[in-house]
Amino acid sequence: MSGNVTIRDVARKAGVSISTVSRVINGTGYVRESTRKKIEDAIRALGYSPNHVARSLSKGSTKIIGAILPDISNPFFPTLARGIDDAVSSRGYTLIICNTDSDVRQEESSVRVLLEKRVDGVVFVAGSPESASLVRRASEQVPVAVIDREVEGVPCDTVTVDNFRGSYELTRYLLNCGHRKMAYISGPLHLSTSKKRLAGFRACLRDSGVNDEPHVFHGDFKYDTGYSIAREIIRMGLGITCVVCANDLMAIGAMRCFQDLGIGVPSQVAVCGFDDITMASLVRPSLTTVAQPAYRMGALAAEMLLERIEKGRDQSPRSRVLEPVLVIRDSTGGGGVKA
Amino acid sequence: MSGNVTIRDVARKAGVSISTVSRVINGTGYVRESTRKKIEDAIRALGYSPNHVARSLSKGSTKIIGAILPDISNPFFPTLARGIDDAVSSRGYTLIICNTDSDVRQEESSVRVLLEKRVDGVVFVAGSPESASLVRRASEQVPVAVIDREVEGVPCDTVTVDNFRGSYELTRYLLNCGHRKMAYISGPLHLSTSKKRLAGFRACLRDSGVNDEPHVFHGDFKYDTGYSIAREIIRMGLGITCVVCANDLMAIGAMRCFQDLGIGVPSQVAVCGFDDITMASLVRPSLTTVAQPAYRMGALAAEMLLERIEKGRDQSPRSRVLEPVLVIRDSTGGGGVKA
DNA sequence: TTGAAAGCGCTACCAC
DNA sequence: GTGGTAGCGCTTTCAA
Repeated sequence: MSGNVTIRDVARKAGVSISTVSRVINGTGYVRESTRKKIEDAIRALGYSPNHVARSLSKGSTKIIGAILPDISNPFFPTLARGIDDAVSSRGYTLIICNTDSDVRQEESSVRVLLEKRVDGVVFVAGSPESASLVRRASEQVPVAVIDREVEGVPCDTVTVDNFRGSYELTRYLLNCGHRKMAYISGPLHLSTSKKRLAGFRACLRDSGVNDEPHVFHGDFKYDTGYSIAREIIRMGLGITCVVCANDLMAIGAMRCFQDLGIGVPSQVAVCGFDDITMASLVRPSLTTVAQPAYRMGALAAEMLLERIEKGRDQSPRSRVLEPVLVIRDSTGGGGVKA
Repeated sequence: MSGNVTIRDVARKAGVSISTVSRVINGTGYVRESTRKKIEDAIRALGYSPNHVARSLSKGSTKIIGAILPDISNPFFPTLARGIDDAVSSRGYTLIICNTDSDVRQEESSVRVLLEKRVDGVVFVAGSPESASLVRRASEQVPVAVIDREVEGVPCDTVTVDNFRGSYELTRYLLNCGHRKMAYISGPLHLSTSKKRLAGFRACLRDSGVNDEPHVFHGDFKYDTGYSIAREIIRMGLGITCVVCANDLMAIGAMRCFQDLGIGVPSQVAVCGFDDITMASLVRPSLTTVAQPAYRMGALAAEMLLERIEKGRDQSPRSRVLEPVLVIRDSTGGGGVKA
């Protein structure tokens, strides 16, 4: 029945005042050794568990961090989430994760709930075009760190990966392999990540003096979409030798489609992705991709957030850009030179 | 600055009492329409956000559910977690997820933190041999629902899958395919799931009058372990025609090993798993496995938990056993008859 | 080194 | 219909 045991019961049992019990629980202030012992015994005897709700109310801090992200069951996010969780846990905070399915209404309600719960800070992975206003709303109340997808016009700590460069280098590698007729399957273009990856791809073609105009298809990061766009690409008979996808899931979908159609990967069409989710190395052929340090992104963002929470909110926002890494595997032929 | 706006400020601004404001916020009791309007205007004007910490303290309920599970970044759990989250969210609750890496010490600290945070209930996926005492400790304070892995001696709601039967039917299918020399790679045997899967496998062999003693290897559900045990199996030269793994991750590891050694799957060795994680259908050859309804397990457990929270804790614990589904794919030859 | 008491913001009971 | 007020369990001055 330790559930309803309060600090008051402990005080009574130990024959001291509430204040003194509070002191030993929090290790704050001086307490005579013998008193401390008595209190600790009482705590054990009663099975006392401090009520953090009461503590939060009185201290004005919950030691809870909220994370708003598209979908924990989507391969890229669990690793990111684990990075966040490990970072906050090790500093004595607890994490609440909200799934939004990249839908504004769910983002809206997540922000509202987290704010009502008085979380000490929020980590935000924007999913919808209207996310910016929600990030702003949240950041008016508590420190906010934005991960992965940049949000314009709202000053807060940001951790991203250099999507432009990752895409650029991947493309250079593909050109070195001799590909000229390429198709690109993009993500939702309202996301900064999608835009930058596409921009990096285009820039590299341009810089390399490739005149063949790439065929750009509009996707949504989903496996099924990769599959169906790949079929569309074949149907159009464009003579494509390489399909560049804005993420791994679509790439794997595309690869699967080609295989189902009896088209060899990479012998007839090369395919590559972006993210380097676990699956990328496990599918056959293994997927050439651009690796994002998901765990580190989460951990880093959480650390920046906690620092801001504990050291004050006034410093100007910092922005960290991590470097992605080109991972060459079998889906692009295995040959070629890493430029 | 809505952060520090309290119900008191709203009351003052609207020219009414705190009680009345509380009534309109909670939609409880009678309030004159014009009064309600005044209050709602004041709330909007001040950007008031109700403080759930204070509400929790006063109501004795936080509307927070805790989930304790091994590792959110491991393929099986995100789906399960999403099931839990959707179920609790739709009922107005918020979810806190704690990762334990199947380590007792982390389970212990998770239980302590959740109890201190005064969550209204806990969903527990046991990971270590000592989990039972923690489940008990938690269940002394709040309702607990156990998922996936049974915990003995602690009466609480439980959602599992019929692991014995899933394994049994898988094995029957393999026997029908003609396999006689089989190896089994188990999970940690302190987990009920591992035990039952192995038991189902053995029982089927026995019931079918197969005399060839299967070779049982002790694994830990990890990809790398599947890989190295597979290598060991080959090294031993046992003439195995089929490797049955206690989960998909080990199966994919084993498959990968065989492929690296130039051993054809399924032409020379068949491989199968358990779980049906997303990857299972995406690897080549696609993996024959036993599908667990992870999302439903999570959602169902959460619903049972919420019902117990809201309808009282005295009813005797219920136990739901979901049926797994045999999914025949290419890694076992594609042929054969689903018995 | 210890105790008393005023909050923290809200709910809910009791009056009016 | 509406207001007053006693808690909820803890932290944190301020005194002693």
